[in-house]
Amino acid sequence: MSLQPLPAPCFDLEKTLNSGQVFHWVRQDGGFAGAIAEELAYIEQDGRTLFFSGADEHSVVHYLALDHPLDQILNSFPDDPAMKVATEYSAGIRIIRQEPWECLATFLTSAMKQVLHIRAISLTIRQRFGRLLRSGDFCAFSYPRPEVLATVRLEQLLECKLGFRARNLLSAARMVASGEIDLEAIRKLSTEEARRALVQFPGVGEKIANCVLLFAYERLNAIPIDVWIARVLNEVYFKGRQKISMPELKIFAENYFGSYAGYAQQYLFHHWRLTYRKKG
DNA sequence: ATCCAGGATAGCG
DNA sequence: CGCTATCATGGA
Repeated sequence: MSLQPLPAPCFDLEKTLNSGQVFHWVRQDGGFAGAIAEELAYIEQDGRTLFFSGADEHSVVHYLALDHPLDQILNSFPDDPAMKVATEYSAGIRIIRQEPWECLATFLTSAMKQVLHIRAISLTIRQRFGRLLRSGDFCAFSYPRPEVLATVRLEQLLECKLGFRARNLLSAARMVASGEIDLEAIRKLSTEEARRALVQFPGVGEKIANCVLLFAYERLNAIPIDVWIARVLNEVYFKGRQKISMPELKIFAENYFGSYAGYAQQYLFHHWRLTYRKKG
């Protein structure tokens, strides 16, 4: 299959796809095969150029957020040592644009799971309930639509090793499929209204809601605070002090990291997750 | 073996 | 509000 070139400065495909925002891309032939919503795509990178096949160009550009103003985003980061190191380490990561249901469902299964296992669960659910997309030597599975998951039995989800998250995923699928909550309508809401809508799903609290706001609804100031970000804040920005409550951490983070707090968070997350060792 | 993982939630003082 | 136990499962 012929590969189509695409200029992609200030972009790192491997880091972006493996930074814990999306979990289903599979290495193949020096690149990655996966699904962009219901479209099969194969993408590889050579320096400042991407080569892709399957999906159309607009889908790839939009999904990978190649139109984001990276210079402006990087300039918005606070000027401190931890941020500087993370920015170098995570250079080229972009906050990609995921389909809302697929993003919500994936992060519903992320509670108290390591990135590796979130990935395993995502791939299993896709293989068992999604659509097989095939073209030439490449194939991938789409994430099952809510209408599909709404009809599966709880036991089938438990077989995917979801544990206590199975009930939440099933409930969410039914709430979307029935029209009780309209994920496309949420796109038009203010960030605060959207957050209030998202936490109506069982199993979705402020952290997962912020993941969906950031990774699916383009709210680049939304900042999910997980165990890693809390660790960064406590060990870097509140070193020496004690007892910083979660509400205080949130207020600090939103103010300190600014209008692209979600981006800053993703750079810190990627850096710390891959370099952190307990003894320094 | 013991602890922890991109949390949420109910129950408690 | 702030703290804690609990919820499955697997990797380190």
